[in-house]
Amino acid sequence: MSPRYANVSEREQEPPSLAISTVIFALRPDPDTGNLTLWLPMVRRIRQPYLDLWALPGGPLRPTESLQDAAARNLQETTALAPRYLEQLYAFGGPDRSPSPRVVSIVYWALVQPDEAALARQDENVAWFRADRVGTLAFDHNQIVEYALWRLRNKLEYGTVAYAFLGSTFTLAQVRDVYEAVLGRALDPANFRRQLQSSVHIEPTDEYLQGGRHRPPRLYRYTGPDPREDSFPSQRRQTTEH
Amino acid sequence: MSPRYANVSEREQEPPSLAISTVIFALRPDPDTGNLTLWLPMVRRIRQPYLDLWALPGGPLRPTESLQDAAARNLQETTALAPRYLEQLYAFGGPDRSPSPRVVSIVYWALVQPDEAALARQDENVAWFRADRVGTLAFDHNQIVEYALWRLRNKLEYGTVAYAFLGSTFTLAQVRDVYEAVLGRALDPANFRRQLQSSVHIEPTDEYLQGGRHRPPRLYRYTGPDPREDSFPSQRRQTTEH
DNA sequence: TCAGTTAGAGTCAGGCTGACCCTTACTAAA
DNA sequence: TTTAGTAAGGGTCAGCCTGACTCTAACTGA
Repeated sequence: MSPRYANVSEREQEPPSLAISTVIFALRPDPDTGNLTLWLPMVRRIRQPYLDLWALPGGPLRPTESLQDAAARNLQETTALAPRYLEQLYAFGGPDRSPSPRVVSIVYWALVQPDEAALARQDENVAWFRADRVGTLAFDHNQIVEYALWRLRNKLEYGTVAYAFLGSTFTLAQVRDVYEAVLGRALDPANFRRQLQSSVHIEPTDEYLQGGRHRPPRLYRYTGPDPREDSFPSQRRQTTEH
Repeated sequence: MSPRYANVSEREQEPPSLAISTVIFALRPDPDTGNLTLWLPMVRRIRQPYLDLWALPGGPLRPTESLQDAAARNLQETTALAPRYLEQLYAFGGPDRSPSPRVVSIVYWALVQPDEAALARQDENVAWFRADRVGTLAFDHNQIVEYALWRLRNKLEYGTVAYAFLGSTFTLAQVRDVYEAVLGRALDPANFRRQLQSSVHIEPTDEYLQGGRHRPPRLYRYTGPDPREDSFPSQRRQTTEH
């Protein structure tokens, strides 16, 4: 983008440039099966290298914003969404991950609610892909998506992350849907219910979700710590469970 | 270090510079009590800002080395140690964490064995501190150390990290010592033994540690995956336990 | 009114946990 | 040589959590 030096040996003296990228996860019903599945938005490369391939949303860090702010801005600019959950994922900086000038990318991951995701911008250069079918991406972005998926699955087990996908009240079956979509396997409804109810982080309301086809399920409310507290800095981590 | 621009508004246009820092943990006996405790080396600042304060070992990223290589080089240069366990911790990049030019630091953490640590360099400008008594450090390094400690304690529970502190064979009591030093509390020897023995990652040898004052304990060998596999990229994570 | 489906409560056996006890095997002091 | 002390390492037991499974309640749509 700004090759200040003409030849290679000089260019190698140039400090690596810094970029922020964001892996944005949302749950949406699969258009074929109707099951909830994990999706993420990609932007099309409109310049070399990797022209026309899909890539993670990202861009440079502005002088006065924090890393987290830059990631939030990415999210906003590509999908018009405000982040509900945003956490640093990893810094990628191998010398050969980008062809021309060396780029170190600090990658964040975000979770958004399904109804938000439905509103998200989508045009010729922004498209949503099922997390397990992203195809070949630009740079090392396939690796990055893999790693983000792994982290998401791991974090689920800690307990509080799932609620970032949900609204202020929700049924236990909706929570189960989140877990099943992320983990990719079915869970026993009765046992799952028991586990959630024994958790401190959840509280029944007096309301029921009407309008379904069957017995109306009770609505619950999340009362635990802000899921974002899982991100740095947090010496407050609960270790009650395990 | 290299203020290419004279006034502030121009300087703000300059991209942030990138640095690699390393939090190096080692277990050493406390000189007072003799108990194993966590220690880490610091280097003295020999220039402004924070002249004469202690800081984490670190430095710039060289053009052809990976982030991980740069961290390994840090470790080598400050303590003359080769890394047995080295993993990325977090990227710190708030706009105000360093007074003059903005610096984004990608921080790694390392674990070294006690016998290695005993050999480590130590001079007027490199000193070891107990992890819970580092005093006031330069920049945001107190925060970073706190976070590294939290991560270490968390990782312990995953199972494989403890062996990075130990040699190729060890007694179960030595493993317990590692856990007690890191977690800062006593563990029941019998229950701890049972848990370790039921773990797949450990294998008894035919040897016993002679020369102690009491019944000679059996030596064990670690047979699990390389603890470094915990770091990126790793889709191979075992989720058998929990 | 009934068939179908989900919500939600409950049961039970097996595995893991912490607390605790006891024997074994060694050293050091008497 | 004996004895006291201590760590190694085997074991027991009650309580909790887990997965597999069953049963009833409550609703909708035909």
